[in-house]
Formats: sequence, C-alpha cells, structure tokens
Amino acid sequence: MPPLQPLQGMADLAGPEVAVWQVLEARAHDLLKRHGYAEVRTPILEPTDLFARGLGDTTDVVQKEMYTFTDRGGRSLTLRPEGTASVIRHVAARGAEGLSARLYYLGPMFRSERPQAGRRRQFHQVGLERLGEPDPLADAEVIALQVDLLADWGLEGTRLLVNTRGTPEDRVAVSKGLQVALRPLAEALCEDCRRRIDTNPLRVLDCKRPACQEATRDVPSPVSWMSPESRVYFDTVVRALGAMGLDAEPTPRLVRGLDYYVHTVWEITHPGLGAQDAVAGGGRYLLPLEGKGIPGVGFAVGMERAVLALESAGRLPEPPRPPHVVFLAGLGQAAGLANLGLARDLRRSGLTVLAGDCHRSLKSQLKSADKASADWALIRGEDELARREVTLRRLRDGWQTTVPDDPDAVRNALVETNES
RNA sequence: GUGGGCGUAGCUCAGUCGGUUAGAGCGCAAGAUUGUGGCUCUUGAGGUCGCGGGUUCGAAUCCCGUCGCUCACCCCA
Repeated sequence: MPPLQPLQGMADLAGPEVAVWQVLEARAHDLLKRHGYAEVRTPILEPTDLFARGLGDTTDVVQKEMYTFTDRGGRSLTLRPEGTASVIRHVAARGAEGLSARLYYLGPMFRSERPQAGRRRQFHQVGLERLGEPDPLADAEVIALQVDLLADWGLEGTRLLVNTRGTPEDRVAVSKGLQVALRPLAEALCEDCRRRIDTNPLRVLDCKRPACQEATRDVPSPVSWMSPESRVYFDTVVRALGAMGLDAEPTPRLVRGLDYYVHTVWEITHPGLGAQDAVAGGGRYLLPLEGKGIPGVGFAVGMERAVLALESAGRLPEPPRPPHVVFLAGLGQAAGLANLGLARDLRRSGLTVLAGDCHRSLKSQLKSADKASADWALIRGEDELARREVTLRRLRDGWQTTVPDDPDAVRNALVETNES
C-alpha cells in the first residue's frame, strides 16, 4: 500500500492551522527585528560532525536521536536536531565581526524520538542567538525577550524556571560532590537512580518517585559546589529578572541535555502541555568550534508546543480576514473566460478575488462564495454578457445592482456599495 | 528503544454474550427556487469495519501477527 501519510512523527500542516502559524511567525519576525535581531537561514542538512562536536558526543540527542545518513560521496550528514550549532558555524566563519551578532532563525528541526504529546520527529522552533557579551545582564535580557515573545503570542500562565550549570569546572565539582553525597543513600533510591549516581547524578534530584525525592531531601543544592564567581553570576541574572518584574523560579533540578551550556539555563513551562511541559528553553553556552569556545546566549521556542498551549488556554490567534473579498460567479464557458480577465484586473488593484466553477449552477457557486465568507459576488451569465455588464450582489444583505463590465467601474461600485 | 490505550463513511463517533442488507450527527452533492448564498425540508453519493492470517456454518465483534495513531517512560522544544 502506498504511504498516504507522512512519516511517523511528521505531519502535513494545512488548513486553518497554517493560518495560526503564519500569525505567530509574523509576530515573531516583527518582535525579534524590533529587538535588533536579524534572521539567518542556515541549511537543514549539515555535516554530522557539526552537531556531534557542538552538542557533545555523550548527549542523548547525538547518541540516539539524530537522523544521520551517508551521502553518495561517503560523507556523514545529519538533519539538524537543533539550531544553535549551525548559527555558530555561520558567525564563526566570518571572524571577529560575527562574534557580536544577534541572529534569529525559524524552521524545522529533526529528532528521531518516539512521538508523544508535544513531541514530533520533525518539529519547529523559533530561536535566537546573541553572541559575545558574557554578561549576566545579557542572559536576563534574552530571557525577558523570550517571555515577551510568548506574551505577544497571547500565552498566559507560563512559569519561568531558571538554574545554573556553572562552568565546566563547576560541573565536575558538582558531579563529584553529588556522587559523594548520594552514594550513602543508594539503598533508598530506585534502580534508575542508583545507575544515575554514576552516569548523571544531577538527574537523581529530579526523579519523579516520591521515595527518591524523600531520600534526597537533605542533599545540598548543586550550586553549593560551584565557585563563588559562578554563584554571583547566577544571582545577578535572577536579580536582574526580578528587577524587570519577572518571577523567575530557581530550580536546582532543571537539567538541560546539551553539553554546551554553561551558567544560566532556563525553561518556560505551561500547564496545558502534558508531560512535555516546556514550551521554550534556553541557556548560555560556550560552543566549541575550530578549537575555540564561542560564547553566547540563546533560546528556542517550540512552535508545536506553543500552539498546543495557546489552544489549551483558548488563546489561539484569530487569523486576519482579507478586508475585501470578491467572488466571481460565471455561468458557462464564455462567462468564465470573461471572468478570468476581470479577476486579474481586480487582483492587480489589491482585491482578494475568488472564482466559482462556471460549469456549476449559480446556486452552488453562491454557496461557495458564502462558505468563503466573501463580501460581494459578481455574477455573469448570458444576459450580462450580452449587455457587457456584471451583476453585483452584496452578500451581507442580498442587495444587488448591475455595473458596466469594466474593472474601474466595478471597483468604484464595490466601494460605494460597501459604504452605503 | 520499552510499555499502556486505540484503529468502523471526508470528520466526530455508535454498533462487540459472533447471527439478515454495518448506523447516526456534521460535512459533501442534487432538488424544493427558469440564473441567486446563509435558515428549513426532501433525496442521494460515500465503507476492503487499518492490513494479513487463524477459529467458526457464520467475524466489525474472538485469537495471532503486522502497520498506523495516541499517551507515558528516557530525554527534550
């Protein structure tokens, strides 16, 4: 049987849903540009190395979630699982000038995971990267921008969770410290957590089992193993957010899966999303490329999740309706032909012009006009053809008149009937 | 990758102690109105009951397999 549906975890986006996405995307373009960010469109396909080195060899994304294949030249290519690495590659290639760039992007990402609510294999993100400026105030500004973007979309009831991962050195210290603190508790922990003590001790603190939460209650916060500088950095971010009126919740358990993050990481959650409740996330990073660490801070917003959250809150945007929609109804081939020309003229003057099937009855064509919520119908049958005119019907109330078959005359008549 | 739930008309779903021709609402089409929409009424089209196999006189219904969807784990947007 031929595959009539997209691949698992991928979907056609069509109908009214597309209109919603277009609204959100348009608002994102507008808002981000007003904040001084410029769009960058990087390839969807990249050398596998870009991600493997950028995100970290041991991350779940790289180890088991990438769509990777070998091309005809024997090179290993990967469908991008996230946007940051490509943007960094882009700016790194243009030297010092690029290193203070503010760029945003928007588009599909691919991860080969099992789909569930709010998780697709092809999903879409709008994200941005602010390079340079290793300053906590930059982190706060980017976080605030992300909050503002979601608010601009109409999303309410979000929570802002923030945490710090410290520096790479801090992370080693935290891991060691946590392992020492957790080992004595191993007996009380679940099987998964006992394994996590070695593989990912931070994760133990985030276990959902009540028994594990209880057992780790007195384990010190990870930040207690970090350097004073890192703690100050994080405090400054939190204070700056507070000064901007944002209620940031320090969340020591918040872990991000990509290796490149340093210092600030955050997530914005929404209760309408189910298990995958993060609608957006981000962090400061030091992305290794060409032997250098490139500093930046960035975020990504999940389009699908944003739409889900808006939907659950009943806050989906209303796509704007074209202000003036004209429907051309024709009876027979000759009328249909004449309508083709009139339609072009009217469209050139900025009107939205739809047309019916001239081989179908007037009744069914008017039905279509109604369904398309057109404002006017222009009717052309044998009578109108003979008299070189068209019948203009105002669909709102059924009032109608005839006008000469001339684009200017029609346009003027439309304006007049609209005002009367 | 692992586990649970679900696959019946274009859509949302009834129908399963196995038993005539598988139903409804919405949508779609035609008509009631010689060339006039929305409301109403009438009529109609549309189904390999996901697919394959098995049990049975007989399967949408029971069994096995498979594909797909969905939710959750892991992890992330």
